[in-house]
Amino acid sequence: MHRTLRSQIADLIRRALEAAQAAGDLPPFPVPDPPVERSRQPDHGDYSSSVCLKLAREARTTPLEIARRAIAHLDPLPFIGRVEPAAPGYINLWLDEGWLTAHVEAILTAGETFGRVDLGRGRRVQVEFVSANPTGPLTLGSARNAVLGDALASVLEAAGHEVEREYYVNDAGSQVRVFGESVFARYAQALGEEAPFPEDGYRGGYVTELGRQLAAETGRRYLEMDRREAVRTVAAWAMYRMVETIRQDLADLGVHFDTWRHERSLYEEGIFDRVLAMLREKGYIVEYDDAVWFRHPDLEKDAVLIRSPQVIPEPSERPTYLASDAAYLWDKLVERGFDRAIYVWGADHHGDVPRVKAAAKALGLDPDRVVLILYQLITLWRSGEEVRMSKRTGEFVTLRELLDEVGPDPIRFMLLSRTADAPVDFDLDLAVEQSDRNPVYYVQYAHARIASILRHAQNQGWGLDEPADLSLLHHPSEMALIRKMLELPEVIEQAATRLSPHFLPFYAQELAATFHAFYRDCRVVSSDPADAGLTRARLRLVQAAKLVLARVLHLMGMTAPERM
RNA sequence: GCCCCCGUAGCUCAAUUGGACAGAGCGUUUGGUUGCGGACCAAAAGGUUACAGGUUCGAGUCCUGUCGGGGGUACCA
Repeated sequence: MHRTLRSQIADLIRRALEAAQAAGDLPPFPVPDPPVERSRQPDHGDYSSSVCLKLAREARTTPLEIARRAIAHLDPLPFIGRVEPAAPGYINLWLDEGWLTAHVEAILTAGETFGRVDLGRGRRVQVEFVSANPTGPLTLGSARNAVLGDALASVLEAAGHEVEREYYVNDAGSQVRVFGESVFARYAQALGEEAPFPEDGYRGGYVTELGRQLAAETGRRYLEMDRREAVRTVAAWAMYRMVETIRQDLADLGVHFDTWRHERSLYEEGIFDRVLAMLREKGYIVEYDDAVWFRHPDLEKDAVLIRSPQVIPEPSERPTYLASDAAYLWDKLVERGFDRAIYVWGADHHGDVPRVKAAAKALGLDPDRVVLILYQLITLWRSGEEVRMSKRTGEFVTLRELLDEVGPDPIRFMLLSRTADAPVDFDLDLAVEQSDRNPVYYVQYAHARIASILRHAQNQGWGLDEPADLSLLHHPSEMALIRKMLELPEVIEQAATRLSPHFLPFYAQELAATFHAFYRDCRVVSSDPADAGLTRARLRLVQAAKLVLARVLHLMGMTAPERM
C-alpha cells in the first residue's frame, strides 16, 4: 500500500519549482499542486505536467523556459529515466526501463493486493445501494444500481477505505400495506373468494403467484382471522419472500451485502424517536394543516411532510420517509460511526438530495459526509421497441430474466462501462446475441489465453516459480505491457476519488489489448535452448499480466476464467 | 413554468474535473496461421464535439442563450 507514481511525480515537480526559486532561477510566487497526467502519446513520455503553462505571468518568462529551469532542479529518483521540456511548456517524464522490468516481481509479490493505494487512510465508509422496496423482484434498473454500488465499494476498499455494503429494507412504509393487501386479494381469489383488489395495488404476476403459494401452504386460515391482522401478517410473509428472492438474485449477480438494515429496526431500537425529538427540540418540526412537517432554511420552497392522516391512516403505522431517512442518517454517521455515508440512487430521486443534506445539517452533521451518487436511468429496448417499466403495473424486465438470458459477467461489464451520468439504452436483443462480440469476452479471453500458455509451459517442463533475469525484457511490446500493468493503482485512485467505477472496464480492455499485442510480437515459451533465460523472464511477465487482469476483473465483480 | 442529467464517428460509449493531433468497441473495407488459444492481430475509411455567442495562452469540458432527448416537481418511496 503506497502512493501512486503520479502523486510522487507531482511532489517532485513542486520541489523542483521551489528549488529553482530558492536558487534565484525563478521569481518567488506560490507554487501550485502540479497536475500530472498519463501522457496520451508515447512521444510525450509516460507522464506529463502542464503546470508551467499556468505560471508564465507570475514567473515573468515563457512556460517553456520555466519548464527548462524546473527540470534543472529536479531531484533524481530511481524510477525516472529522462525528463524533457516540450513546447509550449510541458514537462515530459519517462520511466526508467530497468525499474519497470524489475517491477514485474513486485506485482507478483503483491498478488491480489496489487494496485492498492492508501487514499482512504482506513476511514470507514458505508456504501448503501440497491435498497429497492421489497414489494417486487429486482428490475434492470436495480441491476445498474447493484453493479455500480458494488464496484464502487470494491474500488474504495482497494483505495484504502474500510467499506461496508448495506441494503436498506423499506419494510415500514405505506407501500408495505398496499403490497400486503394485493397479495391478500390474490390469496383470497386463489381460494375462490371474492376479494377487493386495492386500487393502486401491485398487479404483477408474481403477486398472483405469491397468493397461490400462500393459499397452498396455509389454506383458509387468514380468511378467518381479523382482516387487518391478516393483511399485516400476509404482508410480512410476502415481504420476507421478496427479500429472499432479491438476496438470491443479487447473489447470482455476484453482489453480497454485509448488512441488511430494516427500517423497522430503527423504530424498535428507539433511534427514530430520539432523532425526531432532536429535530423537534431544535425547532425543525412544525405542525399545521393537520399534518407534521420538517422545515429547514435550505429548503426555501416549502417544508417536507413527515406525517399526515391521509398517507398514514393508521396511527400504528409509521411516519413517511424523510423522518425515517433522518433517523437512518443518524444511525449511519453517529450510532455506527461511519466517516462517510454513500448513497447510490437512481436519478429519479435527485429531488430528495437537498432534503437529506438538510436533514444532516439539522442534526448538526457535516453534510459533506453524506455523498449521493446519482445514476441516470436505463431505457430498455426489445425488438426495436421501448419497454416501459413499472412495478405497479407489473410490466418490467426482471434481473432474474436477464441473468438467465445473458449471465452475470456481461451484465456487470455492460452496465459498468458507462458513467453514472449517462443514460443507458439497453438493447435486450443485442445483449443476448452479443455473446461473442461482447467486450467482456475480450478481456476474459486474454486471461484464459495466458492460463493456456502457462499450462503449455508446464507441459514443456518449465517451472513457473523459477527466478528470472527480468532485465532481459526490452521489446517495446514487453515494455508496453509492464507500463499498462503499472497503471492499475492510478486507475483505482481515479475511480475512487471521482467515485466512478466506469474506468475499470475501459482499463481492462486496454490491458487485454496490450497483452494481445505482446502475444503477437513475443513468443513466450521457446524451444531454442539459447532462449531459456528469456522464456523464464517472459513466464514471469505473463504471470504478472494474468494476475493484473484477474485483479481488475474481480474489482468489477467478474470471473477470471482459466478456460473458455 | 421551475429544477437536475444528457447531446461527441453509422451504432453503443470514453476523454485523467481547463491541456499537446478528441479515443475505444461494434459495424464497413482490406490484409495476417509451416511453433504457446484466430473469442486474436494489423491497416483504412468515418468528426464544424447539437447550434450561437462569451471567458483565456488553451474549451468536448466553465458562463449565457437557443434547439432536441430523459428525469423530477413534495401526502408513492
